[in-house]
Amino acid sequence: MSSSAVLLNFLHKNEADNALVSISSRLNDALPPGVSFTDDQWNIIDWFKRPGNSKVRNLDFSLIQNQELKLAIKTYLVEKRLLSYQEGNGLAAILPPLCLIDEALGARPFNKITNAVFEETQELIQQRYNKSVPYRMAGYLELFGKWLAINFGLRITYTKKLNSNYYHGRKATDEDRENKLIHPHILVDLINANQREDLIERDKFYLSVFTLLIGTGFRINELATLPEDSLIEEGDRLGIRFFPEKKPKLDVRWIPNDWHETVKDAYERILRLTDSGRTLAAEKRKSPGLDWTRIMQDPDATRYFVIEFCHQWTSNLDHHLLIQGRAWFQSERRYIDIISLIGELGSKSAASRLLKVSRHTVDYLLDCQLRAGQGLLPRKAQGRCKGERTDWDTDSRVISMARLFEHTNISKFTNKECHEIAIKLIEDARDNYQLKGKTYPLPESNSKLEKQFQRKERPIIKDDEENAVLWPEEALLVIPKYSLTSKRRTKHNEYYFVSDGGISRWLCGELRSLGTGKEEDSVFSRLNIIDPKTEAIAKFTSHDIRHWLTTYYLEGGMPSEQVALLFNRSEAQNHVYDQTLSTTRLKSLKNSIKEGNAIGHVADTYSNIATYSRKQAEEYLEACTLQMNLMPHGGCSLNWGMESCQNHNACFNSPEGVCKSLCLDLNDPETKKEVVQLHKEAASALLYIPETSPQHSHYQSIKQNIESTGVLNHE
DNA sequence: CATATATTCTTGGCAACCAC
DNA sequence: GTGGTTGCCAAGAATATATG
Repeated sequence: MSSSAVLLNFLHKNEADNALVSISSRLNDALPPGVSFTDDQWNIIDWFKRPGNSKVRNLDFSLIQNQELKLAIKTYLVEKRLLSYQEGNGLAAILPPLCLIDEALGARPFNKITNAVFEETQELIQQRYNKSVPYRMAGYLELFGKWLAINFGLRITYTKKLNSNYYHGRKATDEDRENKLIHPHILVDLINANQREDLIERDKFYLSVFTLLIGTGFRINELATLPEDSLIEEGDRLGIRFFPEKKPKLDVRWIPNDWHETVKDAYERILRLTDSGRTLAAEKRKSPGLDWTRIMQDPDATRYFVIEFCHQWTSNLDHHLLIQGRAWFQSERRYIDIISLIGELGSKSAASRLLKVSRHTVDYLLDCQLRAGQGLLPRKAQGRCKGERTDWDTDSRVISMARLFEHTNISKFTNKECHEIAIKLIEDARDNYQLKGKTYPLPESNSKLEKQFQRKERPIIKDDEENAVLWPEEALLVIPKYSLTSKRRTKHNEYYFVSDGGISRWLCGELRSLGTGKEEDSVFSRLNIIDPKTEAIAKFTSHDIRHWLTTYYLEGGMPSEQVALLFNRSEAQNHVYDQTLSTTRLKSLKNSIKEGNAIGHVADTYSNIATYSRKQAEEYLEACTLQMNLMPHGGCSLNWGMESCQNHNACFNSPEGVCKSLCLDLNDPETKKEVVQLHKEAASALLYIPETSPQHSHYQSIKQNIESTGVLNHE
């Protein structure tokens, strides 16, 4: 049965909703290329927007025993792809929890799936996974349940019963992260390492790449997929253009002034190191050639394309062995007219000196040229040209397995059968054709094979509709293969695209090589970069940089909206960073109170208590700040949940002057900015409001009360 | 602020590679 | 051709973030 018939049959048998039935042929068309509804392995790599160097990403349905459930899950996934362009990554994440439904279902039939089955599945999820995963997986489960209910009339009303707060409370995570906030010294050490003279190639390259990350806080794949022309200079602004992930708004990340030079240096180094990679990628795309790795796994393809190679090789004039009036000079890989050369120079000795070879070799070349004139192949060089030559491996004109490997850029066959086929063909081409001056015949043209085994150049970034957004030759991080390792020879006819994995392996090292100091070790270990907090070898991941940079900006006084904008987060996301800002501000407010750099009732009481008991003062501070509400111009210690503000939020105009509940942090630039603004507004109001108006005295006292705090004069 | 979706991080293991 | 080494892919686990 055909793929679409299998789907339709399943839908009809289970009385699927008409809406679903009506799009069944579109669903079938939306399958990945070459995949059918009956297949259990779906290679969905084409559904990835940034596949990196991957060529395969399988969805494995083979573990699902219940055939109808399996079809339902397949349909569900394709529908998501078809109707909402969902990306491969996301779809791959949905499958594992849905497979567990099958386990919970056991031998029961598809149409007996009930809430109980979903509850059992949730149990399984909880048993198998840790931390925040079960909650999220149960979410996938719930959605699938709703979909089954709508499309198949099954009575599933399952909603996830897991407690989200416990597992993914943002506050808890923030605190965890706060603890492992990267120590600035580590980053300084890394940046400075750029200047070291003893760096291996790998470190030279990745340190530069990493410098861009520190300056920008990109997601790792945003960094990996930067375009070549990403650096932007506008006046005294420096930015990096990039392709954002996750529903983007901006596509330029501006760099703080302090880092302009460092980032520019790093960028230029990267350009230099990747230039040949881009040239290579451009050539490859102009003429992609054949995918020999795949060919050499397939006997038919091996036969066809090796024959084609034999034909090309033997029909090439440069490979003809019998050229009149010339001798083949192997060490320089060129033909020479040795007879004329000897004539011009006067002697064989002179010729041998000029060619920098022995006189014997000159004799040999002479013999070759004379024989060629009679249509005979060269003899053995050894033994004064007495013996007939039987081995041609060292003649670079003659076809051999070595020539095939060079041509295909493959170093060996992994498939034995294919290997033997190739050896037979090559020997035949050599003995029966090339050495006899004949051209190997072309195979009967097979356009299906030709098409099937073409190399397919993939874009580095695709959009929703799978159109190319960025090609390898337009990317920044493209290098010749193996050019960053000393253990392998660089392949100058193959390129490698630096992806998230490459960066992450450089940063964190290979598990098996940690602590060895070798090329595979983590960069911190190799460069001996120590974390001052733990005094051990430093360690962090690329994403930690994002958090560090956010904190860096916030603590440096940048408003949260700007930070959100800088990191390309939507306006609605601001509250997340308000939270970060709150904890950060509260922490610095507490510090200011302790250090005597705060103004207000809370600060005064704290220092009063502190004169006789430091401990009690701390406890008082803790209690007050627990309910501290942060406002733009300062913190309010009033418990807004329990009491209402008597001053109608006019903190600077209460009967007692400045409100007792207000606490001003003199060290916080945002606070100062806000207070200055309030003062300015009051002053200008006084200019326009007549003195007789009650409003006048209101603004008068605000102005005076603000001045009385001393915030305006504080540096 | 919960929900839905989109990424990153970690690990095992295959096979390409090198040196003898 | 063999034995050890190394590159890095593929899959799965876990986390980050956009949105209504």
